[in-house]
Amino acid sequence: MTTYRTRHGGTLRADDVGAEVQLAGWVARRRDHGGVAFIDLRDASGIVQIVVNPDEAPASSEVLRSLRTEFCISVTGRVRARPEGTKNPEMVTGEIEVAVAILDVLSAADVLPFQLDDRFDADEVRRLKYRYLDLRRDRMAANLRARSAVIRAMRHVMEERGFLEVETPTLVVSTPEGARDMLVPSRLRPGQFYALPQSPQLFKQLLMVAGVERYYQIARCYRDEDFRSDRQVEFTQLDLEGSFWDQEGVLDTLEAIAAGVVREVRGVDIPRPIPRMTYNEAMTRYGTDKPDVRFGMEIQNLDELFADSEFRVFADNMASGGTVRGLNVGNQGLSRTGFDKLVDQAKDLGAKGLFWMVVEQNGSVRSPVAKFLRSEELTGLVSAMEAQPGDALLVVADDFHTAVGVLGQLRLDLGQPARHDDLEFLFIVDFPVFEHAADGGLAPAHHPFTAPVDVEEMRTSPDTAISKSYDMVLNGAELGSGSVRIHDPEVQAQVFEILGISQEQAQARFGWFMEALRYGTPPHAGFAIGVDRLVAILQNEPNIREVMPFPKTQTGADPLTGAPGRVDEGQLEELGIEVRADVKAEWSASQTDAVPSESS
RNA sequence: GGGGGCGUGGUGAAGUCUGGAGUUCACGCCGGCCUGUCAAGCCGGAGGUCGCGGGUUCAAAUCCCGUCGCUCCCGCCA
Repeated sequence: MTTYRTRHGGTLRADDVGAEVQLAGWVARRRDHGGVAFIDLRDASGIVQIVVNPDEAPASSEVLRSLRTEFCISVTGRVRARPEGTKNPEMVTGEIEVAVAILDVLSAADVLPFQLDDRFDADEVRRLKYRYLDLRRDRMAANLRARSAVIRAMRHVMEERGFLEVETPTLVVSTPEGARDMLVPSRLRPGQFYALPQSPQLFKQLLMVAGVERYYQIARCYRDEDFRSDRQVEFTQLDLEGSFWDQEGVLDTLEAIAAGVVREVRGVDIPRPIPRMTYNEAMTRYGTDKPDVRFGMEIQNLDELFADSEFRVFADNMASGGTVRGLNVGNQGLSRTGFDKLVDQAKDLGAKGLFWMVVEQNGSVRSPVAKFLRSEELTGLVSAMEAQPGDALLVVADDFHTAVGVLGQLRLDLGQPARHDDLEFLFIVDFPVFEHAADGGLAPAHHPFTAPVDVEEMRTSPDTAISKSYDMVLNGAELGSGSVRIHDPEVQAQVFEILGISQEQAQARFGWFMEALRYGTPPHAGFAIGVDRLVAILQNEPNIREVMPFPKTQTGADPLTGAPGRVDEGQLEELGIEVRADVKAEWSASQTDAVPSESS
């Protein structure tokens, strides 16, 4: 057996002075003074300074001249205290150094395609193409460790609470509802396809029927939709479900998970209990179902103030059932042009218009619409918005969802969290069964297995019916959602019907599942937490790619491996699949697409 | 499907608005000097088809059109 090392360099301290050690790692930096030379040796534990002195180790000194950045090396030497005046208080290993006796090159390295230096943020495609080098950087290595710590903390809470880890299939049947499925063709059944799971939803419910009672899984999930900074086609969730459980049980467990994770990664305790807010309250105060409550700037209801306004826009809006909402965005130092841009932005977001006012030093209000408003309306506005001189007030008159939606978006654009490392967890509860779709109609807000508070209410008052579902929000990001599930097959059938899924459709797609519900299904509830988003926020990263070891680009490509790639005709033949001629024509037109290699 | 931004030696940027010699800065690389540095220092050097294609012009990194790649956002994500 070859011994590569007896210690990890980053763990050496003053206590180790005098010890003979063998270390192995990478050359993070080399400082060659012609005679004595220094190497910053990096391994998974950190960095320690290696000293090579030609008087003490002439052969090693020769080897050192050949070293370049990121060579993989092994050194044997003695730990010693650094001479007075040369200690480095910036490094945890800064009091000591290792005097080299033997220096071996385990593996040479080519000149790097980019510098592993946090001073430079190299082009991301290049970083992804050489991800194995990118991951050597401190920031990336720290993100990998944080991700591991998050999952470790999650497992700890789940195991402590008696949850059973169960793996569910990743080759499942496709259901056309919801997001697009990632499809996998079947060779044994040509022309048929598996889908990669969007979530283990139905399998975990089957586990409840199976009597598992407490289930969890660190589950890879797939949704074939367009990418965002917080969305990749494959992502990881902590998926959990429990029987004889209700919303309170789930939220209590989620709180323990959040607390455990933050303690593990940040070393601090979050305030408990995690605050709760109803969906309606969140929409009214923040214009979104995932409010960032790290800063105030809440939306104000101005209906009473402008109830009998003579300003045509307000009066007409009121008459048509609309509402007037305002937002005090503080002193933004906006110019006329700046306000004009906000007005354009509001219109892009769907508002009919946006009115702005600035409170002058003497308390008067400057605004293009000031002349249409009575003086008591203006003073009432200033007091309702708790406006100080210099503050800018934005007002939208529209239907409720447009008004709060537009102001909620402007709030996010103009507001600033007080401290960037704050963590504000929040539960949003009492979601509606249906939400307002872009076309003005109603669309199901959740998957069809979510229990309504009252089925009849769902049928008779779809616009106000509430479901037993809940979200967890952190710093304005949706971390996950869950619900109490339907465990009664009769209720499930009715819900399908109300959602517009015909009995035939329901039977064809979910018959196997509905049948399972008929064998003594316990009441159950569950949740899924997005691991990537959680880690990204904890690490102050702007997107989830930074906390995924091998993520894909926005167009779903992996610059390192070349995935997705074409496959040869023989493979397609076996699958009973043919690529359409017009698609092949586009292949030859574009030369940047990956082509399968001749070998293999 | 739509809107915005970016693409300049190996890396990161400035230059582009207002066309005038591939100009500049930092890092890296190569060579030399240097025995206490720690983002070592000093001296010297090499290295670019300004993403790609077309157009305008006496002249294009710069203006126009197209295209490719990346990215942010909207749609989408039950």
